[in-house]
Amino acid sequence: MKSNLNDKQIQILEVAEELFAEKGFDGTSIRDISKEAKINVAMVSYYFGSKEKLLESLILFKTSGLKEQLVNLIEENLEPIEKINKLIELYVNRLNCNKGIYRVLHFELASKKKILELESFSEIKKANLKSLELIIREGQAKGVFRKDVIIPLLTPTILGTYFHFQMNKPFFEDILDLKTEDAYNNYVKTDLTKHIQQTIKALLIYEN
Amino acid sequence: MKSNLNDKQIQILEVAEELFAEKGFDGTSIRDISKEAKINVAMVSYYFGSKEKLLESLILFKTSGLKEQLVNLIEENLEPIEKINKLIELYVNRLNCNKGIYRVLHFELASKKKILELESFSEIKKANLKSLELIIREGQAKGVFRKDVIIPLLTPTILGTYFHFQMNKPFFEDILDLKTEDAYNNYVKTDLTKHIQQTIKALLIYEN
DNA sequence: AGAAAAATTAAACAGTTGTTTAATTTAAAC
DNA sequence: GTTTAAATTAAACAACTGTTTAATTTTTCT
Repeated sequence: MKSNLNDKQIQILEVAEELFAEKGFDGTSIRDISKEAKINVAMVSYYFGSKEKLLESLILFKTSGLKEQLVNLIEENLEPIEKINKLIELYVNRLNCNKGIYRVLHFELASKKKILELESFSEIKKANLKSLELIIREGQAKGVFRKDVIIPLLTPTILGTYFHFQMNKPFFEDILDLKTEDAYNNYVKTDLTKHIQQTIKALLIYEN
Repeated sequence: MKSNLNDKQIQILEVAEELFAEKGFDGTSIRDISKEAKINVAMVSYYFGSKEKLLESLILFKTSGLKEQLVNLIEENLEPIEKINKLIELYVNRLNCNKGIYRVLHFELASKKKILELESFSEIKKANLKSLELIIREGQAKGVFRKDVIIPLLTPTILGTYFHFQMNKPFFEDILDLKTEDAYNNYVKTDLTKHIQQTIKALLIYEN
């Protein structure tokens, strides 16, 4: 399934992502987007129908391909714990690369009921959870993971840790002394990723 | 330090909390609040000065007393791991009791730069982190906690897990089959809390 | 009771919001 | 080259935004 989007539409989505990430969905007006993208206000409605549908298109556009990446990961010939580590790395990377999609995904999606109730998003989440479950079950079968793990609660810990860190960026910039944008992004890619990996590993393996 | 707020102001804050939690800060108008609270629109400006200052008052009002609770906890005669468990329970409880303050705290605060940069909020966070650090250091001194823990990253895991779970309420209601409000809240208070406690315990104790 | 302060109101303010319209320009098809 | 379709535009739409004003009511104090 290809994206059906022409260059202009993609350009609008890129700008929208940037502004949504910066000021939130409600905090960003169509005029803000059109000004930044140097197009006419009417073009957004013309191409996407409405502001809500623009958000919908943005999410679908930015999450496309994730499922395939996960399936590929599962089929790799790796130890379960290595798969988990790679999965975490994959999540962090995807969220970190797209300017600020995490904010839209994490928050706006959860509040806009109409959009959340749209099947496609629930389906994406369920598919992701299914992939995670496959890896865990494999590890349990091999006897390396605990059997009493509540799998659906792993996602909140993986993504929640990342999101909370990003949400409080100014605070962590301050206390961790991450002065430049590069230093911050580097910290996310190395230390934060490792922290999440250690956390999940400890949770999966440690016997209480 | 008492709260300086009269009954009417508190009533406005309660309504504001409810609506901010439901529709976000930008998604809630002063008229929404005044209608729900059955007061005149001008009263919000009259009492709080502006919408932003209303949010500021709300946060300060709802976070008051937290620091004392944490200090009391630290001074209790408990094993370090028990203190950590109690701290997690305390956080979850406070967040869970106040209708939806978590949403405001977690998200709106992080985006409204002017408000975030206000010293009071940064101070609250730093004080909380300090309390956590005290407990961890105690556990390390007693030899029960690992020495290479990155303490500032524990908060994102504790709170992030909780927030992410709440943010995706409809999703988890669905996959965990939590049909009623009571069932959901009960799950948070028992299973989710336990999950977070186990996670942090594993991370603090498990040797890689 | 009467004066001063506080609380409450309806109305207006000047912008902004998402969306639609109808006219015009550009591109594609024949 | 003409016709048909797609893209783009400025302007208008009505509804909503946060905030202020000035007038009125209620409460507090003496």
